[in-house]
Amino acid sequence: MCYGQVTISEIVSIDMSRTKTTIRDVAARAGVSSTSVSRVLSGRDKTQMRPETREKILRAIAELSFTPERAAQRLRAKASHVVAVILPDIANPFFSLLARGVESLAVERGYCTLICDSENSCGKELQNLNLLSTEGLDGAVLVPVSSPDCARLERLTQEGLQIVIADRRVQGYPEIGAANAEGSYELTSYLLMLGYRRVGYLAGPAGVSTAEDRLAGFEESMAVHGVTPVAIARGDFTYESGRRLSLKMLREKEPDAIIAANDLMAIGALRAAESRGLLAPGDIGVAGFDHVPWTQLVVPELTSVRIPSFEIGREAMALLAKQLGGASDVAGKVFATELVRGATTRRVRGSKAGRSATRSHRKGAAGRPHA
Amino acid sequence: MCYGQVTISEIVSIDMSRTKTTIRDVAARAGVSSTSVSRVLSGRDKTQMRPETREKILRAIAELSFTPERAAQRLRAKASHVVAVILPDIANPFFSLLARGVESLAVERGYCTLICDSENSCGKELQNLNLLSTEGLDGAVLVPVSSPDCARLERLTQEGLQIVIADRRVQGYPEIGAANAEGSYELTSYLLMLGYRRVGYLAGPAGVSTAEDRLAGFEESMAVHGVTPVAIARGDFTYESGRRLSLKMLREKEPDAIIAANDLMAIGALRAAESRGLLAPGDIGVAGFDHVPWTQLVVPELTSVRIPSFEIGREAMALLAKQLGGASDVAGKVFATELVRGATTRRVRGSKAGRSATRSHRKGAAGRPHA
DNA sequence: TTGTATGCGTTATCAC
DNA sequence: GTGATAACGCATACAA
Repeated sequence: MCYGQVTISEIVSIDMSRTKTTIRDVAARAGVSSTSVSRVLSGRDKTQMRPETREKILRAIAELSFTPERAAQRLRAKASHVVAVILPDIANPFFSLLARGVESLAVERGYCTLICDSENSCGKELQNLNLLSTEGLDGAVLVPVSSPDCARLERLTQEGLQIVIADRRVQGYPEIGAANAEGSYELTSYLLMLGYRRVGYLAGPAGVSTAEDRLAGFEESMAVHGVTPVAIARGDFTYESGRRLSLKMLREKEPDAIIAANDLMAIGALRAAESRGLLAPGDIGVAGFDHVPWTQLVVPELTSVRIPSFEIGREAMALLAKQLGGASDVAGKVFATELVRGATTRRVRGSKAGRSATRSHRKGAAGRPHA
Repeated sequence: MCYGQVTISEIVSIDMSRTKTTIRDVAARAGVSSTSVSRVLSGRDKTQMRPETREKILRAIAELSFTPERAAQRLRAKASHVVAVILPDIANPFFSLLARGVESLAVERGYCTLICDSENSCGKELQNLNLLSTEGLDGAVLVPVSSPDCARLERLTQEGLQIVIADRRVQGYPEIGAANAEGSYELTSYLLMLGYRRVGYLAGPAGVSTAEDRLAGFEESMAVHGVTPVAIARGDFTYESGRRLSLKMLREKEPDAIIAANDLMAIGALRAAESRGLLAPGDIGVAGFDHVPWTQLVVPELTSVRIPSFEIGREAMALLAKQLGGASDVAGKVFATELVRGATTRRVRGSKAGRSATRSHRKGAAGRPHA
């Protein structure tokens, strides 16, 4: 209203007095209405605009270095264009990479991503989930700590929030993850092929789909090859649990190989074996799962199954964007894993394939800067 | 306006029809005005309210499971209560821990934190910085990739954004970091005390304060002890640069110890030495900087200087909160470092102190779950 | 092609 | 103690 009588000098003084420059200031300066400014900003020119008008407006925007107020846009649009990626443990490179995958696509699709760290705690995860609602986000890529609170998830989706589960499977949601069972089957078969026979297994926590799938893959391969596991122990994906369980297993069952459900436990097994004077790959074979970059700084290089975490994150975001766009043909995707033949298992007889494969991986991954 | 005549059944139907439940719906249901509801929500009862009124309102809120609209609150308040923490590399546990420190205090102070990953790219860092402005955040804890764009920083603060620099020093900003020079001095002196004399140094990138400070501490200790470095090389904090530079150094200068400006380069040095048949700590001493958890999975355990990244993050957030609260007595803080005596340097003669110290650290840190 | 008017949901200011 | 009202800054239906 009163803007009609505002002179340029007055606008400047307003600007000086710490008041946010609004779309109307721009309009006044360009000598047009705020509607036209809004049209220029929103970009999509359904309605054509005279080039010179647009020029004037753009100039005014630049001169006032105007930035639209997100809060106001969101209030009108009833959408924030912000999505969260909720991770069990942000300090774990496996998940950081997954987050990067999410972000990489989010940027392309015009979304801003909010990375949330559950610090391996279901309570913190719930807090993060609640954030979705209280902060007015549009949706989330969720990598659950273990089995998530399905009732809560249900309520959130009823509020209109879109949620995609990644890496770990949850009943009733499309699967974006890796072929864990198959990868585990392949890994186990590889060790059996190398001649290991007294194989022990360090499983992950019950109820976590990745842990269960890997265990299933292991058991199936063993069964198919007619070999019986000397022991199966349940760990919790930590280095310490891997070490402790391995010590016990080595003492009681004398395995000639230990396969762990992730790299951290595998390294625990490696150290446990060393402490008993057993060296890989001669005295004992050791293998893990994940193949995150830092694994490769450990010697000897671990035989492991690579999970494409970046790709999983990216695909999860693709699905989320699709859902936010109103699509209902939500299809999950399962990525293939890749067996990385390291030095903690015997070499294939008369072949150097394993070694060189590991080498080629090493370069790209270990070059990550630090501190 | 029309709310005065809305009946309960109508409200229910409104709720059904996907319209967001507002503060007015709550007011109507409780038979009060929206002002009163707002008062209850904002908590701070400057003006006393009759307990029974408050009860009615709380009941209505619960019954409608009402959640205030953040966008509207922000639009009114002209503040988002969201801060960013911008990191050079989210996949680096050193920084993830720093982020956790920020978050831990942010929660206490009622802020929501947005973790941004610069992926070691100044361009991405700039994008993240711009996010502050476009997304309407209140401020940020910034850990710059290298020397940040000071002009841009200046402009942001003039927009009213509060920015605190952490870990790395930037001219004109309060310092929240560690005593890098002192830690480096102590580390170097320790190696000299152990008898190493032909010491080489792997420095970090020029222009990064942590790199410069550590180099300065090294040089001062050497000078004080009257020892001349056999070589000083500039790396870029990556494993690969550490390995490459070490190979060259080992070939040309035959050092009996290599000190690196971070752990990743130190591990590179360790592997380079091994590839030439030199084992630590007997043939060569190796030491690094940071002491992040995964370092301890590497054998032999690295002698290193621990930087309290969590505490740095937390303190940075404390400062940011203070600034956002309108305080001007902004004082930085420099944290002490801690020398961790690992197995890549000789033991102190006739003492087990070093060994046990490392042990005690190992437990807590290596227990981080995975995958 | 451009402008007018209205409301998104909340809270601060006043009046009662 | 409590309530009516006016912004906050933007985008849209509708009018011109």
